[in-house]
This record gives sequence, C-alpha cells and structure tokens, in this order.
Amino acid sequence: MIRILVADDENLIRAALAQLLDLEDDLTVVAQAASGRAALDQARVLCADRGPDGGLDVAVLDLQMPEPDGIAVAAELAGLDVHSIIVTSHGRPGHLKRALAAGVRGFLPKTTEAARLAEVIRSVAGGGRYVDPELAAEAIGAGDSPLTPREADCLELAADGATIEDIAARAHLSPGTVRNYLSSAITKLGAANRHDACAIAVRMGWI
Amino acid sequence: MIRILVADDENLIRAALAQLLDLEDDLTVVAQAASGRAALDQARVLCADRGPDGGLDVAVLDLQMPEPDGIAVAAELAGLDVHSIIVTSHGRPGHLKRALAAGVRGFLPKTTEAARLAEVIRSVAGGGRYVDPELAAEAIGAGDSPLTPREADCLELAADGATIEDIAARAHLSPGTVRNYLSSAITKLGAANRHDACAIAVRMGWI
DNA sequence: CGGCGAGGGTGACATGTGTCATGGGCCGCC
DNA sequence: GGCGGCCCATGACACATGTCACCCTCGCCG
Repeated sequence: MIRILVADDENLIRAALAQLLDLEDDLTVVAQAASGRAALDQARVLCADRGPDGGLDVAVLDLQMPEPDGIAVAAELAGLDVHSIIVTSHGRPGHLKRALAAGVRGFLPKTTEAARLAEVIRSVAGGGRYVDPELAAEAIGAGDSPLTPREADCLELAADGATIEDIAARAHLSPGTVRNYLSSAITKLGAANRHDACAIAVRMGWI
Repeated sequence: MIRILVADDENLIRAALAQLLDLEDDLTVVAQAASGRAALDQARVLCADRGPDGGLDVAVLDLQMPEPDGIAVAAELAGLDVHSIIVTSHGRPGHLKRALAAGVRGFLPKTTEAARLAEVIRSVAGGGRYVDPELAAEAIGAGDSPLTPREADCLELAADGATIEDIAARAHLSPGTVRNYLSSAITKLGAANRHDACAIAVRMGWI
C-alpha cells in the first residue's frame, strides 16, 4: 500500500484529488494539507511516527501555494526520504527545471488524464521518475535563463508595475543601474519594453 | 437523483471533482466536458433525449475555459432549463456580477470546503441560489466598473504590454486618443501608471 | 604585474507616457 | 432647444523610460 500526502490550498481540489486517489486499491491518502507549511508539519509527524500508521511514501504537491511553494516543500521532503510529485495549472519550463533541481520525482500539469496520476505515483513510489513529455520538450527548447541574477531581480520587482524609483529603492540600487539592468534584460529577451520582458520571463518561469 | 454535468479543461481536476460528486448518494455525474463548447454539445444531447438517461439538472462549470468560458456556457444553459454553478480559482468581484447577470445560480471559489459544493448543488437543483459570502461582500464593496467601454477596451489591449502605437492600430484609434483613454482610466482607478491600472482592473474582474 | 570581466554607477539623448486644455460630432434627456 | 456625457482628435509640456558611452572598483587568473 502506497501512503500519500496531498497538499493544495484549494480545498475543493485537494479533497477531490484525495478522493480520487483513495479509490485506487493500492493507494491510500494518509494526510492532507492546505499550505506548504502544513504539508511539512504533517510529513514530519508521519515520518517520526514509526507505529502502524507512520511513514509516508509519496507527496502530491500543488506548485502554487502560499509560502513555501510546492518546490520548496519538495526540497525539504527529499531530506525525509519522501518522493514528491508536483502538479500545476501553468506549465512553465523554468518551473520544471527548478523542480528537478530540487529533487522532484514527478511533474505534471493538471490537464493530464486522471489515470496517469495514479500511474505516476506508483512509478515514483518504486523509485522511478516521470515528467510530462510536452513540458519536457518545452523546457529543453527554451534553454536556460539568459539573465544575470541582478537582471532577474530587477525584472521581478518591475513585474508588478513598479516605477524605476520604486525598484531602485527596494533593490538598494541607483536608479540608473536599475535602468541599465532592465535595458539589458529587455534586449536579451528580445522584448519591446520592460513589461513585455516581464511577460516573457514569467512565461518561461525565469522569475 | 440529481443529474450533473461537470466542465473543466483541467482533466485531472474535472475527473477528481466528478468522482467526488458521484460518491454522494443523491448525485450522479451524467456528463463531463473539457471545454465550453463540449459542455454545450453534451447538454444539448442530454436535454434532447427524453429517454431514461436523458435530462440534466445542474451544470458545474469552471470559469476559466477556452472559449466559450463558464459564464457564456451558463447563459446558454439557462435557455435549456439547466441551472449552473460556477467554480473558479480567482474570485473577482466583476466575474461574480457577470455571472449573476448571465443567470448563474451558484458561484464559489475552489478554496471552499468540499462538502459545501454538494450542498450548493442540492440547493440549486431545488431552485435555490448560493454565492460565496466573502465574494459577495467584495462585489458589493467594489461597486461597478467606472470605466467607459472604450477605456476598458484600451486597458485590455494595454494589459499584455503593448505600446501606445500597437493599441492605437489594433483599436483603430489615433495614438493621442488612446493616451487620453488610458490616462482617464488611470485616474479613475487611482493607479500610478497604465500597468498598475491593468492590475487593478484585472483584480476587480473589469476587463 | 597586467588584463579581464562582472557588479555598480553617472550623464546625455531620443522616445514613450501621463497630463491638461481644447475642440468638434453625436446622442439622449430634461 | 440647451445641457451633459461619451467618443474622437490635436497639440503642448513634464516626466519616465530605453539606449548608449564611459567610468570606477573588485576579484580572478594568466
């Protein structure tokens, strides 16, 4: 019997997903969490408990959650010998890369067929890996972020419509420097302006 | 027995939701659809069929779907005597207003408890209505969009980072006019710049 | 040591944007 | 018929942004 933790901040979805998985004969949902923090707490308790109900095999984590997000949770869980599967609505190449770097064993968009999730859980529980083929292709095609860390910082701060002054203040930089970084990011991404650049970077999962 | 149609373009979520609802004794999921168009097709077939399996009582629709979206589908279904419930990840006041105007009978975010969905379905099947209280309060507090139709158009075109020239070309307007509309929208929304204005308008569900 | 590259900065210049005043045309309503 | 609101446009001005050239300071490495 494979013991599963399901984490998603959308109660409706989490409950439905848990229900779906519990219906499989060889799967059992032993914990649910509505936030990354709750997921970690639950996992720690389960792993500490060596009794009949203790232990945890696989975590199914939504990527978009209040801090910490699914990838951060997966990185922590890797230390507890729990294999993680990330499920997400938005398939960004960058997210996939970060997830794999964090030791995630499975990554699939919410558009995948329901039956596949169970298959992937079984495979991951047995030590396998699974990445949605389409996403994998995108990630390979997209390549790595061409942005330097500072450029990415500035772009991230610019993403919510802040003005140069705001960004400079929040990044502890001179306004001119911010403009240079932004300009460089814009040309690197082939964008028309900073907001276009933000859109591209977000789509790629680079910020 | 209440007959239900579930529509959501995320296969995983739709299957899980259908499973969850089917587990209730008095509910049965008679159709699933991965797009608005498919939902309408299914509903028409079911309503035309007056046999033992025919008929449809309630549609549970995701708001975000490839055209037509949940609200548009609900408006069509109202003509078939099918009551609709909208489920959404993002609770925007404007969406709620549009939904109610389209004759939707239930509106709830995906963060609601799983048990509540079944309750709402029963209530709606019996002719009742249900709107998430928090969303309702927001919608009342937010009021109507202060934007004129053209202002909203320009703002919508500006949302993806287009430059004034682009917007003017796409809207068949003079660049100066676009700037006036944008400026007016910015002041009306109390925003710092056009992108801030876009963010506000999107958050309110006005574009 | 000299050279190099990345981080951080300045100043100048051309464009793009936000704001304002102003005007005309077209409704709908008192 | 006048008034007011929306639509469309123009021109002018201030400020924000994007681009470029150039500078300084560290480390690092040959």
